[in-house]
Amino acid sequence: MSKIKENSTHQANKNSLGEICAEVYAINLLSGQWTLAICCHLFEGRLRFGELKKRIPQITERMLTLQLRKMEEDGLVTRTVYPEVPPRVEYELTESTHELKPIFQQLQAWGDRHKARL
Amino acid sequence: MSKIKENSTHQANKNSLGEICAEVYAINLLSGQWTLAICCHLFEGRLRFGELKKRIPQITERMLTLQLRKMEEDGLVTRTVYPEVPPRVEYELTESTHELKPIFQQLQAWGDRHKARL
DNA sequence: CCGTATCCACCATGATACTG
DNA sequence: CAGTATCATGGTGGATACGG
Repeated sequence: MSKIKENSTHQANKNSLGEICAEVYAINLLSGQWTLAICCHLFEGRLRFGELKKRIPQITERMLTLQLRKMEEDGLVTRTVYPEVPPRVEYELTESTHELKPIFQQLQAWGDRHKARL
Repeated sequence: MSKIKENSTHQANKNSLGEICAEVYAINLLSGQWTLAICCHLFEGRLRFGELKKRIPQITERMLTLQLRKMEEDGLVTRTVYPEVPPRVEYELTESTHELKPIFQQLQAWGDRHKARL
């Protein structure tokens, strides 16, 4: 269990900054390679595994699984399995994650402004 | 030149999301392993290379150099070399980066709330 | 003091094939 | 449909030593 360990990347920030720079925690959660892609699609509503795959064509099934599992572990998404045949699994953002939307929008605005200055 | 290429991580998000998820651009800039640590220390003011090193004890000189170069390339910091002996180099956040501070604070608040819910 | 150069290990990701 | 298993790889960062 827990092949996906604590996300080795960025650990050092936590240690080196402690309370001074706690937003590191947030960035750590969000900086998985596909995390934001998945979030963006789930902002619109719950989606099935296959639907996510269709919307993010470059992702492999393996990576989609791994990312979703990690996000579940991190409390970013909920996973609902319907005991049907054929199997159906739906993913949905948690309340917490929905609260990120306004922050994302500001970040996007900042990114646009910053890009324009370069 | 340019050993530090475009930060291979997260490229796929850009491609797969395009305009839909432009905040990926911002996260990409900020998700270097030491980027946030450096930002946090520079929020207080300009610092010399050695001062940064002292404040982030775990970082190696190599990584500090690489990160600062990348951040310079990305327009996040400015690097000022004083032609003195012994050499003196100071780093400072750009205007853009200073504008991130309120967003960081919200992110930190979100992180704290989220952590508390788990 | 402020870096570069070199070597190396590991982990995250990709590709492919298979399954309940 | 929604995954797992397995193998391969290369990028990213650590350690160490050296240089202007």
